[in-house]
Amino acid sequence: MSKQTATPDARSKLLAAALSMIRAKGYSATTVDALCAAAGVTKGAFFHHFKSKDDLGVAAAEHWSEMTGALFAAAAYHDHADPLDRVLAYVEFRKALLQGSVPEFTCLVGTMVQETYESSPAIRDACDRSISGHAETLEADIDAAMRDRGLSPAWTARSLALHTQAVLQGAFILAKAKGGAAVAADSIDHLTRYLELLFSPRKAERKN
Amino acid sequence: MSKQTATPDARSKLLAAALSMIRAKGYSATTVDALCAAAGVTKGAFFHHFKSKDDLGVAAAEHWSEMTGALFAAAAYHDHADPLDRVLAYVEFRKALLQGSVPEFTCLVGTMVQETYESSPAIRDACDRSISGHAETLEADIDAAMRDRGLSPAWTARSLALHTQAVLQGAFILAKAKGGAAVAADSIDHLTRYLELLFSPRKAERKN
DNA sequence: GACGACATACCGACCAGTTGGTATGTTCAA
DNA sequence: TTGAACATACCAACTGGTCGGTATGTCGTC
Repeated sequence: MSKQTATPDARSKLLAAALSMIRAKGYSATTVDALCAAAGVTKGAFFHHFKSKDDLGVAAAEHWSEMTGALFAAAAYHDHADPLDRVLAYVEFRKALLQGSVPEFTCLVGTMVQETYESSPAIRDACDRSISGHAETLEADIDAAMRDRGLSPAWTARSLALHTQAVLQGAFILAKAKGGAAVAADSIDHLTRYLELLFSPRKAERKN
Repeated sequence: MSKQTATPDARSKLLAAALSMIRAKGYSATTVDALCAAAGVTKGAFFHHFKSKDDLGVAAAEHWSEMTGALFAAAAYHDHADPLDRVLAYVEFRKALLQGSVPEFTCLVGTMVQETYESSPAIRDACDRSISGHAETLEADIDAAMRDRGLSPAWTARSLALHTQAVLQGAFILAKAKGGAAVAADSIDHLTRYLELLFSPRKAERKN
């Protein structure tokens, strides 16, 4: 039995604190001191595990990818037999995740990349890997749905997968601006409608 | 003739510097000192015109609203006779604006609200006013297009107007993550396709 | 001579990062 | 079986520099 139970180590506590604090205040406004206080560790522990604040940023993005990757891999939307149903259920699942306060349901890497895309290539790359890697998990289902229905449209499965992520990221921004999830849910509904229209059987006869 | 020509005053120079610097580095990472240096004024001038950094943030959002408001009010997409054509031309116009480097075509208030929605209600409200006010300029055209085609869908003109902004904001995040405008253009293409499908004559027969 | 528009000089708090140290293993040869 | 050598994990105190903000002065205009 591992010693993972009881008290998690300093690194895990710092990463957990980083996930919530960066989503609430942003990356720049999250100071190393505040992070250590929230995690209940000292600054020495911080710089023992991370060689710089940016290094933590990269680790936080990778940790985020692992956490969300596990969440989505275990989700029930994969169970549908029809690939289009899987895609639609994925979007529905994303909508169902809009629970709690705004910083609780918004995306770490979407927030972080906005502040770091010019100043820290390492963090930007980590955020890109997180978003693009997640989008790739949709690509196969989208592609299968296209072939299922004999579509050969002007758009690609990849671009549609990335578009779903754009809608979600934009929905988060609107939720932050308006202080609630309602506007995000509305936008996700529009995304669902788009997917239904795109794959509607009637569309097979014309190129999109 | 106003004295606006030749040397703009310190306030204008600070706002102009804020627009570009906040878009490039984010709000928190934009320091008052750096802003003053970029604008070529002293710190005394800064705190003469703005009572705090947050006060500048609010003023920057309002300045952004004025600048972009004038840009869109003067744009040619309003010239189309058909309201749906105006909406589609608006989206096309947004796509055409994806020129230059990433910080040059991305949105100030979308960037800023991510960092300030919890810490500064005044800035968040100013960003919300900017986004929502801009969305409202689309609402009348969307509403007219709906009535034109006899649509009475489950969605509202307002929610669709806000959805266009969500797609644009999300497209900017992806552009930042990937370091280029191409992915944003693809997402805007999907938005255009959604609008065309929504307002396609064949859709009149069924409730969406 | 009063007032708006700045400039200069400065402050205390806070910033990321460093230092020197302690406690607790783990490894491996005598 | 022991103990020297080394590694890991963490801590308290500190450093030099930067932060947002202030206090006070100067200059031109009405």
